[in-house]
Amino acid sequence: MILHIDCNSFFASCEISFRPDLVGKPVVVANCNEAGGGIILALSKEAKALGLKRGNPVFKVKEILNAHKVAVFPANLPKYVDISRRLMQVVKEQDLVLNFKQYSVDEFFGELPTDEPVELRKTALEIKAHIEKCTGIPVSCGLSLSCTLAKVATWYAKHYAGYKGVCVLPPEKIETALKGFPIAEVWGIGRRTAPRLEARGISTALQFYNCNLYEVRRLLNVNGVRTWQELHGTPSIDIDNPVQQKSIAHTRTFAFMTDDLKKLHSYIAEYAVAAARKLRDQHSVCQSVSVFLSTNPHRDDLEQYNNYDTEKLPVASFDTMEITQAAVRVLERIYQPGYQYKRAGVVLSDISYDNAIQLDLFSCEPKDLDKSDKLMGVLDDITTKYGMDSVKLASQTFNKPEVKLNNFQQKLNQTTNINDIITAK
DNA sequence: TCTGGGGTCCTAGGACCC
DNA sequence: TCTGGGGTCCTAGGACCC
Repeated sequence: MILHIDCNSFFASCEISFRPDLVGKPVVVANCNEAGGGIILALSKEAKALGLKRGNPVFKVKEILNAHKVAVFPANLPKYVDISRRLMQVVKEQDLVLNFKQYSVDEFFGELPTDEPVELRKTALEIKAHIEKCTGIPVSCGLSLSCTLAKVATWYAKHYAGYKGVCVLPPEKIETALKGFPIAEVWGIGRRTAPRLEARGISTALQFYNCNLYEVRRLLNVNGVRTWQELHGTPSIDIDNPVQQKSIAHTRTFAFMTDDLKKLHSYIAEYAVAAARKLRDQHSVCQSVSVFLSTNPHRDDLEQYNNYDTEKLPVASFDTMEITQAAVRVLERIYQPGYQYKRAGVVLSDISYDNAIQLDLFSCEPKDLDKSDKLMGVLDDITTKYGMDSVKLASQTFNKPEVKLNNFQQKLNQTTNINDIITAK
C-alpha cells in the first residue's frame, strides 16, 4: 500500500518547533517584502480558528493579527528545507517504509509491505510518532492503493480528529470515501477544471470515478486519465526525486512600483546573481536566461504591461557575470517606459550538469573555464561565510531598504547559523 | 500604503525538413 | 487546371502542484 505523509501547517510548525512558548498559540508565516506586504503562507490551528486563511494579504488582516497578538514570522525557506531533509532522514533510519520519496517540501510518499488495515495503521502510527519525536513536526498519514487515493486518505486523517492523524483507505471503502470528497480537492483537478466538471454534474470524486474513461479523455487531457486510473486503484503517477531541477527562478514583487530602468537594472542583476548561485549549488549550468517584467495586476486604474523574453547563451554557463549580463540585455529589450512595474524575475533553464559543458567552436578555451570556475568558487565561499551581501557585482543594488515591520518576528537561521541556535536548559 | 515564489508537465500550432 | 503526406523540433500558453 502507498503511504502519504503530509506535514501539518508545515512552515508554521517549523517556527513553533524552535519556539516552544508558542505551542497552542496563533502563529502565521507570511511571505513579506520590505514594506510588510505579502500574503499568509501557513497558519497554526489556532490562527485558522481566528478566521485567517492561507493567501490572505497581510495588510487586509492586520487588525486580527494585532488584536489576537498573532506571532507573524517571515518565511525562511532554507530553514524549512533543512527540517524537511531531516524528516526524510529520520524516516529512512527507522526503516519501516520502502521506496521513500520526497514529493515536496512538506509531503512524502512511500510503500508499506502489507495490505492488512490494522497492521498498516499500527505501522503508520509508529512512523508518525517517530517523526514527531525527532523533528517536532506534526504530520498526517494516509494509506491506500495509489498516491491520489493515499492523499484522499490523508485529507480524512486531517479533517476528522477521530483518525488521530492516520487514515487507512482499503479497497472496499474507496467508493464511500470518494462520495464525501469534493471534486475540487482531488489531486490533479485544479481550479480551472473543477468548475468545468461541476457544470457537467460532476461535483464529487465518486461521480468522476463513475465516468467512463472515454468521457474522461474527451473532457480532460492525459493527466485527467491518470487521475481517474489512480482513483480506481491503479498507480499511474510516478513520484521521482528529480536529480536536478529543470529550471531555476528568482522572482520578486517590489514593495513599490517603479518605471525607473536603472532601478530595474539593479534588481534584475541581483536576481540573476541569486539564481546563478542556486544553479551552482546544484552543480549545474544553464543555457537559457529569461527575464520577465510585469505591472501591478491589482491596479485596474493603471495601464498593464507584461513581457518575457529569453536569451540563449553561446555555451552553457554557471558564471554569475555572464548570466547577469545576459539578463540585463533581455531586460533592456523588454522594458517599455511609461509603465509602473511591480514584479520582475530571472529564470534559468536548459539546465545540465556542469561536468558536461558543450563547447562551441569559437569560445571558451578550457583555460577560461577554469578561471570562471575558480572565481565562482571564491565568490560562493565568501558569500557563504560572510553573507550574500558581502561581495557584489557593481550592477547589483546597494543599500537595500531596511525591513521595517511592526509585529514581525526576527528571522533566525537556527539550522545553519551557530549564533541562532536555540538553548536547551 | 500594502495582494508570493518556485516548480512541473501537456498541447496546439508554427517552422522546418524531405 | 490540378498544390501531399509525413515527420521532427521548438515555443508559448495553460494547467497543475506546493
